[in-house]
Amino acid sequence: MPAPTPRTTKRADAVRNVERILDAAIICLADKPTASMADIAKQAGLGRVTLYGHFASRAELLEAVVAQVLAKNEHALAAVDLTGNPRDALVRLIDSSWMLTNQARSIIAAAEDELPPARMQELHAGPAARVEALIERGRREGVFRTDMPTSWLVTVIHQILHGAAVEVSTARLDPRDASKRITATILAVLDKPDEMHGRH
Amino acid sequence: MPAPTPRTTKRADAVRNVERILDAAIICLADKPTASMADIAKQAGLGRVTLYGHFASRAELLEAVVAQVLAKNEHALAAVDLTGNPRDALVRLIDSSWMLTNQARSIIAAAEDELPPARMQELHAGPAARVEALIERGRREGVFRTDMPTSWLVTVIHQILHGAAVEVSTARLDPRDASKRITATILAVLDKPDEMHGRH
DNA sequence: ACTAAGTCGAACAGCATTGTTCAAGTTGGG
DNA sequence: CCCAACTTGAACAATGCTGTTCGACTTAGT
Repeated sequence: MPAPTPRTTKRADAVRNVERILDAAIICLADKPTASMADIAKQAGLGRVTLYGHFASRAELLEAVVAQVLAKNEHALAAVDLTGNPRDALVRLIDSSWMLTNQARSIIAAAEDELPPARMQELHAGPAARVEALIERGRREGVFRTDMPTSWLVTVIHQILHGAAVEVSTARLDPRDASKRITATILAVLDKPDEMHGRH
Repeated sequence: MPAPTPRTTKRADAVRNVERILDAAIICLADKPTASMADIAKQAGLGRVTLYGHFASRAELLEAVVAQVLAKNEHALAAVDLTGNPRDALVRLIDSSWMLTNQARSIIAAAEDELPPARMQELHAGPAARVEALIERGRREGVFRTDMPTSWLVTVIHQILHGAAVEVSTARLDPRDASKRITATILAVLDKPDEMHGRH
């Protein structure tokens, strides 16, 4: 007689638990990059063994977490209208995704110890390119300053976003004011300085 | 007969080794915040046991490292002339100590896991106060912008310094250009925007 | 209801780290 | 020169992590 109908599709609670694990991992790793499998399991409300049932190793889990966060990030960034005035476009970009991009930054930083450097590089490439292109368009249109490399300006934006996240997490900055504060600061850096009158 | 002259002063090579341990710890911790005692011992060219001969625990060593780095930092900052034009004073401050302050930041970040939060807070207080006072003077004199809290401006300065350090360590920024780049960026943030003509 | 899929806790081995002890060796200072 | 101070490697216990195995249990799907 033939084999008694082996299962092909994954069970519903299994895929549900995978999601819970990923969510828990995002929470834990954003807080402490070295969070253990036990920490994540507890946060997910599952047994530690269950994690290994879905991810062969910690590195594999990290990879999946990075992939999901990056995908969500990409999705949010792609939805932003980047046409029109570069300043306004940048404000829209930051306004709608700064929390997300910063979360992505935290997770990627957490994975930095466990994933190969080559993987890291290609992870940064995608999102950075989007900001970079916008900045360079702003430069060509005479809106943004051109006396510093674009890569430096991207770095500064990253750092300001990160700094704002820290300020928010330590309650020194009201989350509702964050976007305004961030955009004002970033624009102060990016805006082409008036060359009409020297400062001094 | 009386006790045969017990020693009171530390031996010369002992204090020399303490210095070597501290130097090695600074190098290791700046590179990897989780560097082990074995790592530091190897970097110092000493046996692991010797470290415990001078510092009872890892936390105690970290405390000593933080103290030394902070003292050196304080010394450098105190030597800077902070009078006169606040913009020029800030440029002098950054120009003469940005490497040092960044090193201090790295070490303090490394100690963040092992030292009590209260200790951390008072560690940040000292150096930050110096920058804060300078910024506030610049505001009173109408040179720096007043539409953001001073604490935020200090944060931004910190982040820009940190970003520059990363850029230098990854060879994307020439160390000789660093000071110019940093000061230009920081001043772009701090400078009071011209309220004569709105951007749009 | 029956069965495969999934979960769970306990227990295991392997590894790295902290911190300690000891016995032997090396070195500085009086 | 001599002794105490110092250094050292080896070995030790304790801890915490990863990754695996096992047996018992629960649940989803048909």
